[in-house]
Amino acid sequence: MEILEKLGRDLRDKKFIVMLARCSVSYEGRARSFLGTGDRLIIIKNDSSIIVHQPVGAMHVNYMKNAYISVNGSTIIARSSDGRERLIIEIEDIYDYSSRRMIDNESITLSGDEREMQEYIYEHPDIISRDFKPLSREAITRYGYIDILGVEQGSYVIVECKRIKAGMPEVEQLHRYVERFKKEKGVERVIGVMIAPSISDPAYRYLMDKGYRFVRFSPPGILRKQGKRHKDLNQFLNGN
Amino acid sequence: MEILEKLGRDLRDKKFIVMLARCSVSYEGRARSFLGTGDRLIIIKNDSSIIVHQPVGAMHVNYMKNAYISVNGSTIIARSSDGRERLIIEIEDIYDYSSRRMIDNESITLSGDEREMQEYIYEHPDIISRDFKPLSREAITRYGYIDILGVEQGSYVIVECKRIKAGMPEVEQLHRYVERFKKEKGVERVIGVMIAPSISDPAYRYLMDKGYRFVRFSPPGILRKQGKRHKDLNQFLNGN
DNA sequence: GGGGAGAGATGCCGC
DNA sequence: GCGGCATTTCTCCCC
Repeated sequence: MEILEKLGRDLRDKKFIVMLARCSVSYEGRARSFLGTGDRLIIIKNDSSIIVHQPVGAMHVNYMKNAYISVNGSTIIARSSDGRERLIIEIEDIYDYSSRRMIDNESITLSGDEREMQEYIYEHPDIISRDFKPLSREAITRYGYIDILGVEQGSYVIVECKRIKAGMPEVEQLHRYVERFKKEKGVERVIGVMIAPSISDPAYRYLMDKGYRFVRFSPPGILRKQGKRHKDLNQFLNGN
Repeated sequence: MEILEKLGRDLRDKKFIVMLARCSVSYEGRARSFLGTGDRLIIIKNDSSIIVHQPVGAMHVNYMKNAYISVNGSTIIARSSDGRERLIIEIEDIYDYSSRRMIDNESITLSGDEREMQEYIYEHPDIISRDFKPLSREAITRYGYIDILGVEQGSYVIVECKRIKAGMPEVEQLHRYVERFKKEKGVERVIGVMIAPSISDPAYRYLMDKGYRFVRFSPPGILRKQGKRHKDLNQFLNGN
């Protein structure tokens, strides 16, 4: 396949390369994987990242960032920069091949993320409670990465924000911050608040067990699945 | 651009489509994003997944799984199946276009994952300790998803496996299982063991604070970065 | 379908 | 470089 010679030149020229090919793929490094023969899309980017896509699914099936890529016969070999990983693509047929110089100076701007939610709550503290007064945001202190720290009726309040449904790990995160804060600050009473659009039933129970508070809040302007209204605590105590 | 008419036909035919194009991309749904004009790779798969790649980086910049995709003039519009998300690509120029019927009946096989590590430890319990006797693996009981449950000198042992370096959340996971197990089983003494190739310093301190044990172990046959030998506990107590 | 947890997670930011 | 943490996380698996 003389097109593989062109591939060699394009690799040296750091071009953006796209191939539709029948191939098999094997990987060894942080784990091992093998993918038998089939039709795939192979992408080699300007920065020598290599990505393999199957005909379905949003995610790649194999990839390597910033690889050293070489061609040997009909085999493409990619090695990671630290030498501990290896991706091998055996090309059986090339259906389509194109290479280009691609120019893109833009980078994506994202909004509606957790940081934005934090800012919103910081600006609208009454979402937490009528008496809540925020003190600091993203407090990267030795107590941990507290999303929002504030006070309420003379007690410290630690707020943990989640833009999506909260689960067990999120409750534990809050608990860790509260415990550390208590210990290092030497205070007895610290109020823990989890604020999220929804929370899983087990996580809610866990949160209540720890004596923390849940505030339901969906960041405005985000189209998100509406969580079901949460059962009252009594239903947990009586039911099950 | 008459090629956009071909795109319409290919979409109806559920072909695999690859385009190199200058375009801008906006997304709205679980969050919002905007990406100004630049050269991009646009992939539309057999299952109507749509993916946008910039010229560098292993990850896509925008995507949508299983979308409803339509073309209006030079605009590609993808809507999520639940109607809550929208991806809009404004095409300014098409450099390259190809479409194909792609056939791939293979699926990837992966080894060297955590399950394999669990199996290995279960078969070689002396890795944990000379007296450790495993009882069950992946115990999805009401005590939680315990990786390995066993006994040692008449005490229950809960083992949490990590194939990569353990951090704070992993220690908390172990702690949660131990606490639940104690409470629901009504036993006082339960031994907690974290087994991983390495552990972060803060996580190690946290683990020691809780009174648990760390076992350094790298699954065999995996090329993984060698973690530095961990400092002795005394260094933590004396230092800082 | 919900929930928990792993992933070759990746990527970002702060120290 | 390490560490913690969010991610339009995605994916699998079990209940």
